[in-house]
Amino acid sequence: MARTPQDVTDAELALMHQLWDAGPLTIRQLTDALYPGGGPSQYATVQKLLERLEDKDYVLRDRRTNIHVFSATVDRDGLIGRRLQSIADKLCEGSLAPILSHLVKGNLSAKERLSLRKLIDELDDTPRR
Amino acid sequence: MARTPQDVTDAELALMHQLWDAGPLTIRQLTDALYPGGGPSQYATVQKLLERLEDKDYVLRDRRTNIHVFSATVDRDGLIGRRLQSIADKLCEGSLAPILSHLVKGNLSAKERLSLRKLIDELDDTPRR
DNA sequence: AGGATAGTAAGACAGTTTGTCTGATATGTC
DNA sequence: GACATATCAGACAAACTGTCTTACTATCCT
Repeated sequence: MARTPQDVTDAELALMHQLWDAGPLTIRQLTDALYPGGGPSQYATVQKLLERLEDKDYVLRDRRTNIHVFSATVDRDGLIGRRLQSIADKLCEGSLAPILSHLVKGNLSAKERLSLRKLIDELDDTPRR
Repeated sequence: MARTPQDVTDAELALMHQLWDAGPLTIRQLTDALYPGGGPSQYATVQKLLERLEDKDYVLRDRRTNIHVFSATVDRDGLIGRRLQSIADKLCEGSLAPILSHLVKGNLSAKERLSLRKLIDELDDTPRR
């Protein structure tokens, strides 16, 4: 059957957003932020979601401290990249070029075109990272 | 709980690819293409997938003919657009700009930069379509 | 006309995924 | 030692997704 699960689930994504915005956090901190006034059940939910994120290597758990601290191993831009590649794989035979051209052709104001051109100029100067 | 289902499923996407590449098709034609040598079960599977795609308005069913003919209502580029917007909504507060800059910054050869610049030039000439 | 053939229609079904929760067990503090 | 708070392990139901069965209808052929 081979279904393809989501890379990061909606509920998991909420945690990632928190970790991205507020740095390494504990389960307690995450629970308070995402389920204000939540009880032990919500705490456990956050814990389970973090466990799954850790399994998928989207999150790192620091076990040295007694109370574990979690941090994102993939940043926002990294996740954007993975999802873009996924679109490319499924719809563009793996190439990102059609996506880029879709975006450029799609909806780009004159101002955006200008800043985009400038961005390309910078890349010309900085040959390769 | 509110899980968000996929816009187009993997199995459904296979049908879309076929419809994009080979124009309007019947269930039989789709079955033969995707499940070569498939029996009535596979036929029914294709039928069910088409029914779901029709419900989601990704496919149009022509019922005038006795044997229904199916065609895509969203083209490849359209689906790319929807998925890009979905990424933007979940990761960039709805804006496509960060995605564009990700792609441009990411991995772009000198040649690609050149053709991209040319593409922008064309857009400057063709003010707004 | 009558039966084989092929189509549509409706829904059952199981395996996963995903969000949520419960209970058991440690660990540290006062 | 009691208590609050952690971790750990796993149960659970709802929904999603791919697949299949069955019933019914229309067409074609000799």
